[in-house]
Parts: sequence; structure tokens; C-alpha cells
Amino acid sequence: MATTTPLSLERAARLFHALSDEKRLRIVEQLRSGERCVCDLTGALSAGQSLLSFHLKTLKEAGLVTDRRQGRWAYYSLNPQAMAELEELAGALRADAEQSGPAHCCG
Amino acid sequence: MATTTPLSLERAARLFHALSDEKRLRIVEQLRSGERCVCDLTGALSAGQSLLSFHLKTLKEAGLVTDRRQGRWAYYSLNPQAMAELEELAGALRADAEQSGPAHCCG
DNA sequence: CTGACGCATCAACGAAAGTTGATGATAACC
DNA sequence: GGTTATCATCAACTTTCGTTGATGCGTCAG
Repeated sequence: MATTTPLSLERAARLFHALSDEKRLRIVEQLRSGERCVCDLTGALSAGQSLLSFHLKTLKEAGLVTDRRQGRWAYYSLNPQAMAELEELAGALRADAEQSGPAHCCG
Repeated sequence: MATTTPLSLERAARLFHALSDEKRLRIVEQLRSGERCVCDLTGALSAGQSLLSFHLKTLKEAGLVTDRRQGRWAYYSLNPQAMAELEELAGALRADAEQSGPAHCCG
């Protein structure tokens, strides 16, 4: 069996928080099909450029996206490693196979 | 190929938000090994009873946990269905296999 | 019936997050 | 060199969230 990763709750909270906003999820949805520049995203989400920068920064600080500068454009794309980490995390939160019964309360 | 689920971003944001707090993650961690009453959790997290009720309500409203009343105790446990939904969601957010290339910006 | 226990709910507060508009930095175009 | 386009950053504001202590409700024990 694979040794379960340390499962840092602080890290987990950061990842989940970055995905806890609908606009950021829409950004991720856009990036699934490849990298996008900010101006593309403002169009797709019909949101202000300033707001997009804010959300992209949040996603970037969580490690979920990476950015690449080319000319005057900034291209953002998903970080596959972080997405894998997320999926692994979701699996790690599931209930144990062996339950410890209803248990005597406040023991 | 499997048809991708509707993937409601509103629902996804709700789930992720419920898990975006470290204390709530600690609650989930506790519940992985079976149901617990509130007084057990206050001990495990060394947090006030009022605060626990607040976080448990957040988790419950997101559908991640269920509660059962017995006598004067309230037992909380994980909702396996929601945990599965979470894992499925994490998988659905990964990048597509076929990328649409760097793309011409602002097309 | 009375008092103690377990829990939810409420009000109040401070902290953090989301939003908007303005400003500034860098790169391209004329 | 001056102008325009793309994007990041900042200040200011509003909303939401997390936290605490007090209050209320139901349940068990004496």
C-alpha cells in the first residue's frame, strides 16, 4: 500500500480555499482546455481586469496555476501537479474502512 | 469516454468552501474513524462548544456531514456520498487531455 | 419538580475576503 | 518619442466569515 502523505491540513485548507469561489472555478474551467491570457478570461467571465488579476493571484499563490509572460500578455495555465494533489487529498478525506463503532460519548 | 457530469460550479464552490477552514478539516479528520458527538470534538480540537456548532453547521449545510440525535447528545458522521462527490469533482477539474495549444490571445 | 448537562442559536465584534476604480509599469505600435 | 494596450498593484469600501459569550431549549438524574 502507498504510505499516506502527511496530509497537512494547512495546505489542504489553502487549496480548498482557492477553489471555494465560483469565479475562480470558472477560471479553472477555462484553463482546462489550455492556457489563457488575462484578456481572454475577462471576456469569458465578463469581469473586470482588476478582479481577474486578484483571483489569478489567489490561484497562483495556492500553486494551482502558473503564469508565463510573453510580450505584453500574461498566460496562465493549470498546474497538473497541484490538481493531482487535490484529487489525492479528496481521497484521503474519505472515511476509514474500519469504523470504531457508535462509541460511548464523552469517554 | 464518460460524459462529464454537469459540474455545477455553485455546488463545487460550496463543497470547497466547507473544507477551506483548518478547524473544519480537523473535524472531518476526526469523523473519518467514525461518528462523534460534539463534546468529543470540543475535546479533540480544544475549541468552544459554540464554535464547534458553527463549523458543524457549515459542514452539514454543505452536505458533508449528517447528524443523529440520541438523548441529549448529537452524533455527527461523514456523508460518504458527498465525499465521493468531492473526489469526483477534483478529478473533473484536471486539464483536458487534448490541449488547444498556446492559442492566439484575445481572439 | 428542580437542577445539571449537551447542544443550538443569537448578538456583537474583529478579521479576512471580494469588488471597484485609479495609478503605475512594461511592451508593442506609429 | 509619444501613444496605446496588457497587466499588476494600491486604496477604499462592502460583504462575508470566524470567534466569543450569553441565552434558550430539550433531556437525563436526583
